[in-house]
Amino acid sequence: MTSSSPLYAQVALDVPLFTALSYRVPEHLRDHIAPGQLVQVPFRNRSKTGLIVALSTELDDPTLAPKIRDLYDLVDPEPLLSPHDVRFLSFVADYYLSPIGEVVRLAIPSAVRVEGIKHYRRLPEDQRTPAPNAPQTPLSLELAGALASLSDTEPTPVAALRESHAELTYHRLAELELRGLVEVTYQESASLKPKTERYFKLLPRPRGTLTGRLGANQLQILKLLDGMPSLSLPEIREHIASPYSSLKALEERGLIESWEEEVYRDPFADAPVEPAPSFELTLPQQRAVDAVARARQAGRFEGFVLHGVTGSGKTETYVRIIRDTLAAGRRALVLLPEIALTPQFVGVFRSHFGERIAVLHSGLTAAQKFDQWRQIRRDEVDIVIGARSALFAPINDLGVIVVDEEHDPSFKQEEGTRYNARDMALVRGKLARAQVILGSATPILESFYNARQGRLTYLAMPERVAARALPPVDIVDMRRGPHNPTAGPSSLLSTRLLGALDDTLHDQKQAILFLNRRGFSPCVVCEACGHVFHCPHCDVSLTYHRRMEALRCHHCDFSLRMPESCPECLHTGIDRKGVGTEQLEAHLRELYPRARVARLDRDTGAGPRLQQLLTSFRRREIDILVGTQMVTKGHDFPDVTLVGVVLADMSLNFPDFRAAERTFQLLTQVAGRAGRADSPGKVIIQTYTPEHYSLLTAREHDFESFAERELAQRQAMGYPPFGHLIALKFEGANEGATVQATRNYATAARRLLRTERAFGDAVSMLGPAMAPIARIKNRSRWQLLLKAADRALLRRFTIRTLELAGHFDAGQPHHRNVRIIIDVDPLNML
DNA sequence: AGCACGCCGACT
DNA sequence: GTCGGCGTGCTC
Repeated sequence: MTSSSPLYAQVALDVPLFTALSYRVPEHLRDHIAPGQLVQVPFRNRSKTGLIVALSTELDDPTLAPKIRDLYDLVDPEPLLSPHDVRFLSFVADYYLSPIGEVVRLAIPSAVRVEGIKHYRRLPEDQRTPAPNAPQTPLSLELAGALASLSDTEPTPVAALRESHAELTYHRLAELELRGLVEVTYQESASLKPKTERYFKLLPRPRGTLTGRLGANQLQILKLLDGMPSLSLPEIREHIASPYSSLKALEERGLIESWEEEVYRDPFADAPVEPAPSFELTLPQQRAVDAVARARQAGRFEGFVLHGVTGSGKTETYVRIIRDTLAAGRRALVLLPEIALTPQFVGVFRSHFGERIAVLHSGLTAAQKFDQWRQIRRDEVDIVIGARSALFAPINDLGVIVVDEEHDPSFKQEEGTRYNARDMALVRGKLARAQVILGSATPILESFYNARQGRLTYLAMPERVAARALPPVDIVDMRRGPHNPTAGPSSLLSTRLLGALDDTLHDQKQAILFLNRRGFSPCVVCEACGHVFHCPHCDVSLTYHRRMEALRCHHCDFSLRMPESCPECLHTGIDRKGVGTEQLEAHLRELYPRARVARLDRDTGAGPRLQQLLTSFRRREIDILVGTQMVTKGHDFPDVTLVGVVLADMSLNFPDFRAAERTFQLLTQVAGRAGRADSPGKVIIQTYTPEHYSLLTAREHDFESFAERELAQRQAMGYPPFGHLIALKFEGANEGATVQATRNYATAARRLLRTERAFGDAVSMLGPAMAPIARIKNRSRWQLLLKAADRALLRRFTIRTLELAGHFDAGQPHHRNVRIIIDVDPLNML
C-alpha cells in the first residue's frame, strides 16, 4: 500500500477560536471518518473532544503544516450530526461572525458532548484475541507497563492512562487494541447517563413443570406478567410493594427473564393533553395548506409568511401542514417564542399527533434535554417543538419548519452567538429543501417586504374563525385640558376605560390591562432637592417596589431598602413618579374592592407561578389581570371582553428605529386577546400621542397602512429591510479603555471607508456613540453601527475592519478588559 | 476559555 | 536565594 496524500480534518473545539483547527487524520482512520463525528484530539498538552466540520486534502494555510498534529481517535463510530447539520452550523458561525466552537455548543447539549469517552479494560489471558495484522514482536516495556496499570474489571479512560504514561501517545496505545489485550468501550464520563429501567417478562413454561411452593407475591407477579409483553420494575411496584426477592427467585427458577432498557425522562409529565378537536379548514386556511403542499410536492424550499389576524386559526393550519408533511415521510420543527406557551401548544399537538413529539427549551432539566436530544437524533420522534434553541435540533429528513409569532423578539439570542432563530429557520429550510412558515398577526416588516419582493410567499388569513369580529379599538387622549373632557378624576385610568371596566365586571366578563413597566413607580425623586435615585452600578433610575418596600434596579440585582429621607439633603419627602403594574394593581383593588385583581409580570409570574396564574385566569378565578408584555402573548382566554392599554406611549418613546413597529405589534397582539369566543370584545388605548400612526393604524386593524408608512420611513433612513446593520458593541469596567477600544475600531473602519471606494460609497458608520444605557452592572457601554444596503458587502467590510483592528489576533493588549460583541442584524439597540 | 510562560515583591 | 502574583500570548 502506497501512502496517499495526507487527509486533514477541521475540528471545532469548545474554545473561543473563530476557526476550526486542522488535524491530520491517521492512516487507519481514513476510511472511517466523516464530518459530524466527534473526535478526540490533542490540544496543547491535553486531549479534547471536538466536532469534525470538514475534511480536506489540503491546508488552507500551508504555513501551518509544521504545527499540525495527528488526531487521536474517533469518539464514536457513528456521526453525531448529519452533514446537513454541520453545514448549517458552519453557515451560522460564518453569518454571525462567531467562533465555530461556540455555535457547535448551541447544537449539542453539553451532556451529549462528553458522551463516549474511550475506555480500556484489560482482558484476562484466555479472552485475548489479537487482530490478524497485530505485530509479532514482543510488547514494548512502556506498553506492558500501561497494560499492567489497567484494571481487568473496571474500564479506565484512555485519557487517564495517558496522564500516567506521558510517553505513550494514543496512537501507540492503540497497539494494545490491535494485540487484543484490552476491551474497548465508549462510556459517558459525565454525571448524566441514559436512564435505564429493569424490565421483566414471562418465559414460556416447559410443560409439566411443577410450580408448587410459590409464594403469594410470586404468584401475583406471574399473574401480572401473563398476557403482557413486558413490565418495568416501577410498573410491578404499583401492584406489589416489595417484589425484589420474589422477582429474583422467579428468575432463578427460569420462569421469568429480565433485562435493562433505556427509558426517557419525560418532560410532558405535566402537559395537559386536550382532546383533538376535529375541524374543517376555512377557505384561507385551506389555501395556505395547499400553497405549502405545492412546494412540498415539488420538493423545493419555499418560505411563507402566514399573516393571520389574531384568532384566525393559525394553529389549525400548522397542524394540517404538519400532518401532510409527516404523511410524506418527513419531519417537522415548530419554534415558539416563549417556553411558557409550550405546555398548551404541546397539548394540542399531542392530541393530534400522539407520542412522537419532542420538546426542547431551556426550562428542561439537563437530563430531560439529554434524553429529548437523543430521541430526536435516533429518529424516534417526528415533531420537535421548542424555543429558539430547538432550531439546532438534529432532525433528519426535515420537511417543514414553523416559526410561530415570528415577530417576537425572543427569537433573537442576546448573548454569545447572537443568532435570530427566525432568520436562520429560513436558512436551515433552504439547506433541507423544506418549507418554512413564518406565522404572525403582525409580520415583521422584513417579512412583509420580502413577500412583496417575491422572496417569500404571502398567505393572508384576514378573518377570525367562526365569523368573530376583530374588536373595536378606542383611542383615549390622556392630555389634560379643557379640550379633553374625557380625562377623568384618575390620572391613571380615563373615565372611558373605567366605564368599560364597570360594564365588563357587571357582565361578569374578564379584562386585561396592559402596562409595560413593572414595579410601583419607575422613578423616585426627592421633592426638596430633586435628587433622583439611581442604580450605583447602572445608568438607570431605580424602581420603587412597594411589596418589598425597596428600590430596585431592573438591569442588575441591586436593591435598596426604601430610604426614609434623601441622602443628599436629608429631607423626608420623597416623591414616587410614574406608574408601574404594581401600583396599577393596587389602584384597581381600591377602585374595585369586590373584583378579583391579579398581576402578571416578571415579579409575580416567575417559574411555575406563571402557569398557575394563567390557569387561574382561564378558569375565571380572576376578573382583572394587570400585566406587562407577558399578557400580550398568544394566550387564548375566551371570556376576556375588555383589553385596556394603560399607556401606549412607553414603547413609542424608545430610542430605537423599531419603536413604532414594536408599538404596533404590541397593541395589535394585546388587542387580539379581546373577544376570542362568542362575546364581542373591546379595546381601549390610552395615550399622550393619539395622532401617532402606530396607534391610528392599530385602531383600524390596518397592518398594510402601517407597513406602508413605516417602510417609507425605513427606506428614507436606509434601515432594515432596505439596509442591513451590524453593531459592534464595547463593554468594559474601565470607561477610558472602553472608549479607546471603540475608537480603535472606528479608526480602522474609517480608514477602510477612505481607502476603498467600494466600501466608501456603500457603507456608513454611526458612532462611536455611548449606548442608550451607558452603563450596566458597572460596565461602560459604547457602540459602532455599520450600515449598508448590500449585506455581503457589509459583511466583508466588517471582517476587514475587525482584521484591521486586530480583532482576530490572539490577545489584544489595548482591549484586555473590554468585551467586544459583534451583533449581526441587531434587534436591541439599548 | 484555560493554561503556560514570564518578570517583580514577601518569605524559608 | 525561591514561591507565587496575575499580565499576556496561544492553542492545529
